[in-house]
Amino acid sequence: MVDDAGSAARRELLAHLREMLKAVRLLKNDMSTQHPDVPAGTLSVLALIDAMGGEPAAPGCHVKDLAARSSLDPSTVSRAVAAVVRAGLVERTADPHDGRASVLGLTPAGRRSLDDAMAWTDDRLAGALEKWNPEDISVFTALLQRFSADLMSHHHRPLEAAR
Amino acid sequence: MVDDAGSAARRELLAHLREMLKAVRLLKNDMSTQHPDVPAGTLSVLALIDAMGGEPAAPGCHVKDLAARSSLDPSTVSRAVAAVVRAGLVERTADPHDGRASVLGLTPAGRRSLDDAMAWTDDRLAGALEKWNPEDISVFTALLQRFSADLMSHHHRPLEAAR
DNA sequence: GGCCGATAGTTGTATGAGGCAACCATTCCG
DNA sequence: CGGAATGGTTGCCTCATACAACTATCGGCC
Repeated sequence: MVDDAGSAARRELLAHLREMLKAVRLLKNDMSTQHPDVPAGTLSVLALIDAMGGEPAAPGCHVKDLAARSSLDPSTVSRAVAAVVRAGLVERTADPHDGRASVLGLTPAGRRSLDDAMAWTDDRLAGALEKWNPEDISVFTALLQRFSADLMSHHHRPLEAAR
Repeated sequence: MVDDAGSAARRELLAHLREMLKAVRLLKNDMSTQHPDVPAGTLSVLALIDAMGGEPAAPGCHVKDLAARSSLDPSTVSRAVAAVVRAGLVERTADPHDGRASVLGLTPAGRRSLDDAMAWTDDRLAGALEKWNPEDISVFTALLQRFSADLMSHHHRPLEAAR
């Protein structure tokens, strides 16, 4: 049956997915032990803030936006932001257009930390990929992107869609 | 510079990796809400026990083995195992050759739960991959495997290796 | 122009995963 | 036999995350 072959392929994919999660877990582990200054896990917050117009000119990233982009609960993001603010990596300024919100932006220290962490990660990644040719990397990246997108599009109650 | 191109590619890969982690987080989320019986996260333990000669004939999987294969602390695995044992999904029998250890194996209920969860996951995966042709899937799987392996081989103190 | 629903954010509380260290029980080796 | 190593468990801690309740503000409507 075609279906059986597909299922077997999916089982294998799943197994390697688990393996990848393990690898990522270990990577994060290393990072927190070797890079204790970046409050670990808040790194993604830094990166996100940076990615969303860290410059004051942009409409600014609010906690709400970060939560939306990362699919996390606002409370989670709020705590993470509080942590990086406490650590002096992010600056919170009142939004002139909305008294409820604050605009978030990296401080110089935050940028430095982010750059450090990125450099470290890039090193690790470069090490892991040293035997890959650029084409493989781009193919992998593209497939990864496609996979995440498809997985997410089929997320959240296919119930309503399927029946 | 070639190096710059490589770095850019890695940054992009990293971004999509984050995206994938998000997708997986959401997937797990769905699973725990829609599949509350399988104590969530212990699923990997079930799968591992199954993958390691769940049948009594095999040398049996000890907690130690599970910990090694999953790169988790024995204590973590111990708790997870305790949970599935409590839930009646796994049976613990004394190892005749080693009084300290116990041999773990799925109970019928455990097998059923595992099969259920696998079926559910497979469904999800099938949905996500419905527009993929088998070749893409296998390429993706292979690259994923290679990536995890390379990432892990460069894991944990490249210090000793690099200098 | 003032009130009510919506909205941004924070905080309280809970859960689950994971780690480290201390501890028991056993086993293995000199 | 006795001490070092080994398998496992448990205590305790940290993080990440969620949900719910709450506060403060905004915005539209009468």
